[in-house]
Amino acid sequence: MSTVRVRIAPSPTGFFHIGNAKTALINWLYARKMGGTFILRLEDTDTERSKDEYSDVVCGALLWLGIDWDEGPGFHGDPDMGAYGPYRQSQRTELYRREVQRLLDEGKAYKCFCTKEELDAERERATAEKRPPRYNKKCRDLTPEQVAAKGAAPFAVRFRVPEGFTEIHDLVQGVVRTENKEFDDFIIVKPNGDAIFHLANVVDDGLMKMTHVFRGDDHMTNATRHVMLFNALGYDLPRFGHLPMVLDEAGKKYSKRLHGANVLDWRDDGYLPEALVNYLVLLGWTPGDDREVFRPRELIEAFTIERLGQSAAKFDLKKLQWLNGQHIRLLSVAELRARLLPILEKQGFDLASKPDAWLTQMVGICQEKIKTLNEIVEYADFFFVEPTTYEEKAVKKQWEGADAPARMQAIRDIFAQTAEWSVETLKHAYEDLCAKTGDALGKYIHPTRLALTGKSVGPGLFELAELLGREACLARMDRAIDYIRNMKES
RNA sequence: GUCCCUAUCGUCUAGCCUGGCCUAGGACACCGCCCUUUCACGGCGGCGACACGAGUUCAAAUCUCGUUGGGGACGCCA
Repeated sequence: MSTVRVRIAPSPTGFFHIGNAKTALINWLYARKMGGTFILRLEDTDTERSKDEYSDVVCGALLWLGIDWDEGPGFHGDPDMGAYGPYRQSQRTELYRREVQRLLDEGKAYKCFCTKEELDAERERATAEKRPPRYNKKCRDLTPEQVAAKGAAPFAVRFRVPEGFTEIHDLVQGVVRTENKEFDDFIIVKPNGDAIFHLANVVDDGLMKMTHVFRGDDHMTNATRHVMLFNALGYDLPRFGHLPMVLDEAGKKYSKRLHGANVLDWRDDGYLPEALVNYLVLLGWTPGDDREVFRPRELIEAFTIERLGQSAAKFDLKKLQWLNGQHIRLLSVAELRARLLPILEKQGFDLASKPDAWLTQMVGICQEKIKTLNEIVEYADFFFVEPTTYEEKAVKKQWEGADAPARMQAIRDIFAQTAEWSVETLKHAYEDLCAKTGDALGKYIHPTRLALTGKSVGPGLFELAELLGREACLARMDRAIDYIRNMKES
């Protein structure tokens, strides 16, 4: 096992954002590629967000994507996994308190007695005057006597930003140098004693011995604050890598309210996790050759941080759909079957009465055609429900001609008379018929498809007919012939 | 307002570090043709981009500077 230690630190809000998934993926890929350790940490400092069912959603999303972790919090009473716990920030408050006291003792942080109202007013004034909103450092240099005089007044703790500049050698963005004076003395502990994100994040990453931190580049400026904190606390600095964000199709920040922002939306829409994973990784990483379709295992094999891109990418549904189709075709029939059957079941179709081999065969003849799992419903419903309506346009084309009844009757005769009910014999019978009449095969195939499925598109006709069985086909032909007769009369 | 990041076909990108091989390659989408019982798959072809302006150089998509566009940060949120 290498020394690489990386993590994903979601805040359990009952929602797992697509951008978070990309971040998780990159970290996970790197850990797996390097034989390192991938850690799950729950950033639930905000007690509002620490509900159990919320973290279940986050973990569920991760697990659905196939992202597993080596260290992390225990669930449902299980103990934590790993030696650097606890892995929930809500259980690490004592650690934060201890580390902040150190900063206070060393003069690297100080107590601030300004009230929220004062600060808000100051910030508003600054914005109105088009000045950068900065803390006025009112409490920065209070003497011990002045502090003592405050008595039991509530205070926040601020980090004393040092002089000079901070340089980050970002694995993705390159060297980023910032003057420390661009930052004000930011708060690290609220008056109620809770640690602020920056503090908790750094203490956790430091104490958990993270070697690399890959995260969204919306944290780029935070990174400077974090580096200053790392140094103040005396922790080893991890390498940072700030990944470009995922934008929506319009090029805006992918809003939480948009369908698809939640990773599990894609599961519900019939996408394969391995396809989503493949797509997300391609949004900001390329293998360097022309390959685009990767199984998770192949992704791990090919992944390198050197080939990470640095500009934001728009989400493209069409490409995801294409990739999903590719992954559906990559599946074995048995695997696809396992994913499709629950969907058909949920639809209320009667699968129990179908033989095992039949179900497998049905899945097999649909595999080349569908782009999402959910499409199977629309694509194969006729196997379970006899069509009672017919596609209007197809009716016009296939059944309105004067010779339609005769052709339908000829087809019915084949169905009734053919010795063996199989793809081959059916096909030969159609071919023989066409040889006799001089018609093209389509003249008979399309009207048949319409009668059997109600649609103009679907799996290969003979394959579908074989699965439907002679009896059902005959019944559907009769119903169609009736339908055509009524059509002519009215 | 201040600071940071970013910029190649409609979209994702290769090429940029180590200028010439780039009349800029691939994929999705779109269009056409082929295969074919439909759709899909597959094959072939087409459309289509170096944001702009200076500079460096014999030579710039590639290096430098500026402009513009896009994104982000500036919380007692994470």
